[in-house]
Amino acid sequence: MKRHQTTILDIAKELNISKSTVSRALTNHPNINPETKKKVLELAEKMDYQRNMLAISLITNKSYTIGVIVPEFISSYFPKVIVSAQIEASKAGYNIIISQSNESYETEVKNAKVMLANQVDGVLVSITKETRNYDHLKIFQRKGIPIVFFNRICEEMIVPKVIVDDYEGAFKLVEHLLQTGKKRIAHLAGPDSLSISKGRLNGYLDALKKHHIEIDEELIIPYDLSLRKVKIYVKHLLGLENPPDAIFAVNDPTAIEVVQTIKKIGLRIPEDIAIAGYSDDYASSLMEPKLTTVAQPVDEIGKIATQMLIDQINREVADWKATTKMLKTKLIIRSSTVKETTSNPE
Amino acid sequence: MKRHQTTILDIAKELNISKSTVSRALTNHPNINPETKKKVLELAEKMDYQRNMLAISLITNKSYTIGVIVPEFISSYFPKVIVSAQIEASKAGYNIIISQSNESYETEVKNAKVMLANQVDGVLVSITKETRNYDHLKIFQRKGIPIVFFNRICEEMIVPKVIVDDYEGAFKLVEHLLQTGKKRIAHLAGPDSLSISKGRLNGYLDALKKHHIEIDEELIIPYDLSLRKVKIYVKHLLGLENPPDAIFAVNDPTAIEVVQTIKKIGLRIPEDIAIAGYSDDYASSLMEPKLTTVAQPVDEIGKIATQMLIDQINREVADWKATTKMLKTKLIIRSSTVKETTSNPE
DNA sequence: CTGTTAGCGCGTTCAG
DNA sequence: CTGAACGCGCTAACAG
Repeated sequence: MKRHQTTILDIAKELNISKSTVSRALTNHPNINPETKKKVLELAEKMDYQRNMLAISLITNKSYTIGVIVPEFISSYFPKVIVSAQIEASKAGYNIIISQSNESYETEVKNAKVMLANQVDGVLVSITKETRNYDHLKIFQRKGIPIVFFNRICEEMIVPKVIVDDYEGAFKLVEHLLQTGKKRIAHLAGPDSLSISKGRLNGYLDALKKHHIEIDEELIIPYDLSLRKVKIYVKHLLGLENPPDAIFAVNDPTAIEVVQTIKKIGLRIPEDIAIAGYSDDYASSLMEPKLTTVAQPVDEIGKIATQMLIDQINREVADWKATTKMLKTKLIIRSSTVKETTSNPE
Repeated sequence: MKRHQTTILDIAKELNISKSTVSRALTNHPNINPETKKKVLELAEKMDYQRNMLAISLITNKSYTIGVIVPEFISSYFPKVIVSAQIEASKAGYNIIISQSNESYETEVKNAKVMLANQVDGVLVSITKETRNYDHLKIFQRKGIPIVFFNRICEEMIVPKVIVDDYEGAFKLVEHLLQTGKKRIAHLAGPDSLSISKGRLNGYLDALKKHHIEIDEELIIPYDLSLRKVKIYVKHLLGLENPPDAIFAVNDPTAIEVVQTIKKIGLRIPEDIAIAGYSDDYASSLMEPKLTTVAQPVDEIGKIATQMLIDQINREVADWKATTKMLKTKLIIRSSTVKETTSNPE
């Protein structure tokens, strides 16, 4: 309940000098007697002195804390991005407060308020699948706290964003499916509140168009990312009069679920039906068959987003840039779409 | 650079009342005119007012923030525990600051200092594989900031701990291997600075003893959790004059690596060699063969650890308890040890 | 080089 | 029910 905090005052008393002198010693100020400084530092060490960042933040109006708001924590995607963000933030002397919203809009709003109350210097945000109103995020802008979106961005807010070329990734993936001889490619499309869903869907559509394949609306399933429903959709697709010979799922966890379902039904992958996902989840290369997918440069996403954010933090509000950085994806072909993977050298 | 913060003073000025009144309205104080309160709240909402937790924490000497220090973020284990901890903390009005140490002792020390400087009310800690000195953690105790260990605990510190029965889990697992007819079971043992390694190793040893299998030191490989080295160890084991017919790896990521290596070599799993891991990682049920492993109640670990921590926070230092809560594990038998998994109802 | 003073935003006395 | 005054731990601006 009651904490023992060593304060500057304690040190000053002990050494019988003024508080400011102690403060200067602790903050490598230029004007300070090296001997005094040494004495102070030694005593501070001995007394377990630790600067109270709260007080400093209160004065300087800077907390050296970055907030990270992500929709979930279960797939390997966000943890990876966060690790990279933390490393980058740490280099610049920033800490990170993380909160995950469990794909709930309400929780996201709450988390945003907490970040605000904790005086973060900036926020890195990826929205939930439910988020359609952005008032809670616009507050940051109004208060002059920079915000950078990554992956799941808010299109209507004019702020920096880090995304990958979802359109191109999906396009290449679908072209690959066509090249393996597939004709009827189904798509489990994500909610259209997410720009990633739209990008991937459009890549899918345009790839079909380019190859003069007629688009069959029946094969495009609107899907809200609830893994539980995957099984139903797969069965529905297979029950069609003219069933698909490939399924492109909007993300890897979904594709994995599709594979499990198909295997249970007893169809051969990829001969009877090919499966592909998006984002190269940790499990994708381990399962059987291995999942063909589109890899995102996760490390780079975390790093660049953090750099952009810190850049904004160091800028006057009037100087804020709203550049969108779009990174390239990489198609990873594995055995869920091609019978024999050419063994990659390791 | 410059933030626009709405303060109590701003609201007071606007409404032409005193700061204390505004403060009272904002903190549901008993003595306040309902009308004044309503006016204040409305204006606060309109002005995007958000309490400055830094100032409040400074005064009350409470930050309502819990620090979480974990060694890594890549396996699904820690993210899962953290999600559960965050949910539990949130119920009690606490926020979470997370830092991962990348299995580096140095980073862990730095992270601990950051937590301290940020005036966390308590910390949840799981140490790195390198940590052998605990001074950076003992500071918390000296300062009266409660600390609760989970999973990777520090044995010499007398504080609450949440662990699973690693001994029993390993014992059951090894017994299972013996029951499938395996006689020479190798073990990739973790660093003995980690109590989990010791528990699992002892479970392994005692299971063998119970079944009168002679212990062969050659089959026990000291291993520092660096996945890169797994391949070498596996090849070494297989090259023995009398090679093992089963490998029990100290954790799932390692076991997965073992499986990959064995598959590449061309041996049959489990006929030629059975593989088992520990912790039921996300990928374990998806890979081929599916991995036999020991599941930990991750949700419960995060929840109980957080509850214990908050309980300590609400106690006087003199009243601190140092109970160790040991949770049960569950053996999960899959196709990496038994040819045909009895299909579980789903 | 060092000491003194003010004040960051807010809750909490104490008077009215 | 409300207002004024104080101080949390610390830095910054000013004097010496």
